[in-house]
Amino acid sequence: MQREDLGSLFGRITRRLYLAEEPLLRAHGLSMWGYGVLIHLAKEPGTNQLGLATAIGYDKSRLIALLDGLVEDGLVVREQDPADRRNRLVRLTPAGEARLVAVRAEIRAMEEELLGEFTAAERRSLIGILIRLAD
Amino acid sequence: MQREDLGSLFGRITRRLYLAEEPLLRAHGLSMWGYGVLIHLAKEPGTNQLGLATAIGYDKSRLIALLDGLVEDGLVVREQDPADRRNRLVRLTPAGEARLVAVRAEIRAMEEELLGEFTAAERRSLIGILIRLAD
DNA sequence: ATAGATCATATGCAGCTGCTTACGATTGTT
DNA sequence: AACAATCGTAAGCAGCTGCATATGATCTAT
Repeated sequence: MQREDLGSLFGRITRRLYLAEEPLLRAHGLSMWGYGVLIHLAKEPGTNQLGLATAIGYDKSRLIALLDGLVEDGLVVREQDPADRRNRLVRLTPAGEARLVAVRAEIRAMEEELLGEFTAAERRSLIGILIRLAD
Repeated sequence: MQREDLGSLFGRITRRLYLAEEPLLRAHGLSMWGYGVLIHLAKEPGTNQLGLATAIGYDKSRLIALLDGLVEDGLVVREQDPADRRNRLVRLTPAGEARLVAVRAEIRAMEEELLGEFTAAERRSLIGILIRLAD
């Protein structure tokens, strides 16, 4: 009874982060899911669509329309997989990379402000624990 | 670029906690929102419904049906506010308190298991930072 | 060569969400 | 006494979600 549940704490913080991030993304014409796609493609270029959907935790049916929008905006392209023509490999365009860099910089700045009151040691401790918990 | 976004880390951990909590709650006939109501009423007995809705971040229109279910299960009661008869003050019944204690114990056990790999100092640091971030 | 599995795609359904409007009962203000 | 504001309640709407099903193209296994 001495402290709040972890689920409640994490939920509140996640919601707070979402509310801070969403306007930044929207200003760059990105949804949260679209941003997740760009991030994943930066790490793993040329993922097929099913792998992309499971990697970001999105429904594979819904992913098609999401990718259609990103393609229309010129941020990603679908390529035939020469090794297996059933696959469509998704890649960032130069415009997609640029968009990701720009948006991520703003999000990092927002996060830094949020973490402003903590010492460097506290931040390192927090990040390390979060990464271990997220697996 | 060296680490993941905070939003992504917190989002993944929140989702993981939700997936672990939801079956425990369901086994006790509670939804996540219902659990939130019980928690808040334990801290602040006799909240009116509008205050309850804003406190747990739920829509005031939807709260009615949620409370109907909790009343039907005998976990909470609605009382007329003698000072202002427009208000309905919501309180836990003894059964509601017992349900909360039982469920919370299981959730705490699950959280302890999740934190099992961390030292006591790491846990203290984490909880302290989370509480400050959640405000 | 045939059968079964896999991928991208399209579509529909049910459930939850926030948001809005409306209404009766009650309170506070003028 | 009359009017405006607040609370609980009800209902509807649009958007998003996961889930399920179906289909055509392609690959793999037998």
